[in-house]
Amino acid sequence: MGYRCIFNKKIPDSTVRRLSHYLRSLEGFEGEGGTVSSEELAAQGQTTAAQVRKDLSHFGSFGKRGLGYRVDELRERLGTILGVDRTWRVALVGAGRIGLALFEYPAFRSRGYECVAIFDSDPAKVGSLWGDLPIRGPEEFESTLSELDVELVILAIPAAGAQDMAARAVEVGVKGILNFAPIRLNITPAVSVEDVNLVMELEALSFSITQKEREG
Amino acid sequence: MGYRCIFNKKIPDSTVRRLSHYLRSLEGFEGEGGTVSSEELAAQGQTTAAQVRKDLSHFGSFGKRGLGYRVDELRERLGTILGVDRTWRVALVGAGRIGLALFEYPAFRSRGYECVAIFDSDPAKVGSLWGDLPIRGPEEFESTLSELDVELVILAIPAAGAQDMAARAVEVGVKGILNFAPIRLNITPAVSVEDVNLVMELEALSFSITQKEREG
DNA sequence: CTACATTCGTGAAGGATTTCACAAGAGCGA
DNA sequence: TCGCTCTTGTGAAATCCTTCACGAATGTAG
Repeated sequence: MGYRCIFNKKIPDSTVRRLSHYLRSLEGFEGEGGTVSSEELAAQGQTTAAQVRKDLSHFGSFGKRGLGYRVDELRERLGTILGVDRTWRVALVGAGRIGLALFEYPAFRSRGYECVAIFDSDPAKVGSLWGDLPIRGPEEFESTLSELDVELVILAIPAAGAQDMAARAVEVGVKGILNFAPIRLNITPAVSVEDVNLVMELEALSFSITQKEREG
Repeated sequence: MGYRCIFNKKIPDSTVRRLSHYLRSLEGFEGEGGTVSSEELAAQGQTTAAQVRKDLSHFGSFGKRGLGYRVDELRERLGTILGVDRTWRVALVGAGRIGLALFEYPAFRSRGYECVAIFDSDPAKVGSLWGDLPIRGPEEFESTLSELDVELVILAIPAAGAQDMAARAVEVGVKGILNFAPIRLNITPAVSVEDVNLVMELEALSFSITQKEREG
């Protein structure tokens, strides 16, 4: 019995973002036997102690009253919750600047996201190597994804081709898509999508500045 | 009399993201004299017509009942609201892969974000040119930002140096920071910050997939 | 000019998330 | 063992965001 695994209610998106942040914060703490309180955790990522406790409580109760949370236990639990206690087989679509930046991003591999295939539609790039991975042409897309058991696709291509590649990825049974193209992908909700939209971030920033100026 | 300019209530963050998306969608529509309804706009970015109208209504009412919104007028209004009806002088901090990807991102310049300075702490890079911009060392940071009237800083450096550079940027009077480093910057709320955290996006993705699998 | 078909703008209702407040568990020292 | 301090876990309240529903404008056809 012990605690109930409550893995089937809706978790707010904002909670998930914070969990990821808690996990990152924990890396800066002593591991062996150390503990951390919700207060300390909150101080790291501008939130409140109550919020931290509420976030964690969605997944059972793994703190000790009067003491706090055991750092290494919490780390492990968060890893399991977020699904980073395993490796994910990833295909990178688009061997441009953004693709390269991601490919070489150290945190990427160290978190268990393993790039196993790269695609680009430019014939001049196809065949060349990044590390020991060949860049493949779009015609190999479906067969490669199936053979290599790819679960995640990163779309780092312009808007024009993104919807098409997303649809093809879904067709082959990919489970999630990280989308850098500035469009909303229209695919079945059974497949998870996260959007990273740089223009949107910049516009949110300039809005926020402009807003402050207008308020006086 | 006329509409009230309501520029001093709190606008939900989610609304701002959607406005940015509406602006992008509008680029695909006929400009001259054409109109677009909240229904059509909603169809572009998976939201509802009521949501579109509510979002826009925060800033006054610039639609015509029975008709919809004039495409070019709406485009202009959204541009003004989001603060992209002007150019922003930007400094890029970090001349690594991510910095390069941003520097060469076409949408960047075309939206009025003009990169006027680049910094890197690696002496081997300092002095070389990207386009016609020299890469500068950190010791020139404050003086350059002041001289070139930089308003926005993009932090594309590892977590270790980010807090320090952010503080220095704030000190010189920068208005906003786009932060790619995976930490929460601790600076005065008078300066706007937007975070782009790739690990967080990936973890949100793997959480979402794992969650779906657990539900059965 | 009138009836009709649209579509906006907006209070009010409904849902979701965050904050509050406090009972209850855990360690510790006397 | 008892009392004290600390900190979690959690209903309830408060706040924030989305959806609903409908009155009021606007254009069109007859």
